Amino acid sequence: MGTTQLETVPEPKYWHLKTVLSEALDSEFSVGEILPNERDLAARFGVARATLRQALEQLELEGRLQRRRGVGTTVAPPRVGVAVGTAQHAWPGGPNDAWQTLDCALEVPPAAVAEALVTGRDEPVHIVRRSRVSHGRPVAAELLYIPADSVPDLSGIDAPSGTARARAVLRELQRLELERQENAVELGSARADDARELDRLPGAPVLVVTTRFVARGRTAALSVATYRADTCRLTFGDSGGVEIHHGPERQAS
Amino acid sequence: MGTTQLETVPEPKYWHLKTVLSEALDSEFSVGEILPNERDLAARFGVARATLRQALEQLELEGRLQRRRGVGTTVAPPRVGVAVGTAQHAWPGGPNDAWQTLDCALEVPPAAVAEALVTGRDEPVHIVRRSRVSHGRPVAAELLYIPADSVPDLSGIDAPSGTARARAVLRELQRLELERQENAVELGSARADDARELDRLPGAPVLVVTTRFVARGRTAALSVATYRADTCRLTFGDSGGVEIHHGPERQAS
DNA sequence: AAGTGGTCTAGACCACACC
DNA sequence: GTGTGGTCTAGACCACTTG
Repeated sequence: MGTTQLETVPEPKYWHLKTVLSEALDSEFSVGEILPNERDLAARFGVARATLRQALEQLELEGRLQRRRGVGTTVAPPRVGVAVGTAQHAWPGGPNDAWQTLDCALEVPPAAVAEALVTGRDEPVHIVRRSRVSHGRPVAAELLYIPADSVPDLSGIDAPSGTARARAVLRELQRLELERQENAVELGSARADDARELDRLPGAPVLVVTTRFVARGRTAALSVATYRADTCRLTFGDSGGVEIHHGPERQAS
Repeated sequence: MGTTQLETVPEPKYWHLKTVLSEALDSEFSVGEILPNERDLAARFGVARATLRQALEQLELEGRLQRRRGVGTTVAPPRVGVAVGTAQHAWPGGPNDAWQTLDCALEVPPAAVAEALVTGRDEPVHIVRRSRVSHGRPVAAELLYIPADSVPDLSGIDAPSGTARARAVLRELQRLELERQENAVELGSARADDARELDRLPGAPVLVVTTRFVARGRTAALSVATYRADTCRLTFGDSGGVEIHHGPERQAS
């Protein structure tokens, strides 16, 4: 019989729930407004708390919600656009740099980094920590790996670590002529230290931007920057960025 | 009393589990090898299956594992680097384009897209579907939104839809002079249709690359491309990309 | 102390791939 | 049919923030 299959698609509950919540966010909630707690929401929709949480997790992943332990779940503001990559096309620490230099250490890098640099294993490199703030919120944490021979004239500096030394290392780096830089973005999860700096729990989804700075045909520095995936939209290329956001969210009073 | 807090950090079980599994993947498994099933693994580590799954989910998010319903969990190969953005700096559909044109329709775009284009609401635009394949695997699905007035001389074409019309639309687009393009990357979750095309379940994490093509001071086209976040590393900028991958994984025989 | 989200358990059933 | 990962439940306790 020509009865068209009545679409008996057993759509998962959490998926349907996510759709319903998403529409409710658009029409009934304002940015910053706090939602009912998970137990109440689960009861209201007639599902187990774990199922509700699966929906909330996805919405948080998409940047629609923000959850904080001990506080509650709030409607997130639209993602902020942050410029990465070829925008400046210059060494880190140069003028108009969006980053704040924290400190510096001389340590053996992870094996994967040592491989990308040409340094041998067990060979210590300068590791500069920096952080990036946008709209008053921390959005990224960076580790900059700089082989010792990229900054050969560092003898005059006595501070063994700290912000002063970090700045000195970056200053020395400027003296090299930057040939080009190579960028890559991939999805990762926040390590414990990054998570603390980004005000998130360990394992939170992050966008990892690795940048290789090439000078004199060699890798003179390697940057591994982790951006909060829930709050950031990375823009690159010619300029600006595309504004694509969701429905008519109002600002909470 | 001056006893230093003995760091009684109750690290979550799934987090510790993830670390253990990650090290095991480096040392004891080869790419493509299949892991024991979830029930066995959970029993082996003395945790509930849900807890084990939390660890597996994170490892999959990081591109270390690949899970397929009805089949099993396998060790994933390193992420493939795919070039996006300014690499070509040209209209879609041009020479050396990595994309495969699928079909075309004339429909009203989502509100968010209509806003980014300057078109009014309810005004239909050309929607070209394309897909991108790398190493024999689908890595991205794209929707290209093209306002009707970006391709004014489309009258000679009779095919109302299909691949032929899609190619015709792209061909017409080449006649405009491209001023610049703006790119952005953000995290998202796969819609049902994208998921099918990417061979993933709905909700799977994806990297959404939105590109705005500017010509004659206006947005002449808007591309929304969703890349599999588990298998892709997006490279952009000057050239190539950085190879950062994990420990000594061997190739399965 | 009370309330929130985060973790964890021990089950059950479902959808899918493969034999 | 058998075995896999995916979904769902109804609890419990923990870590954290706030009053």
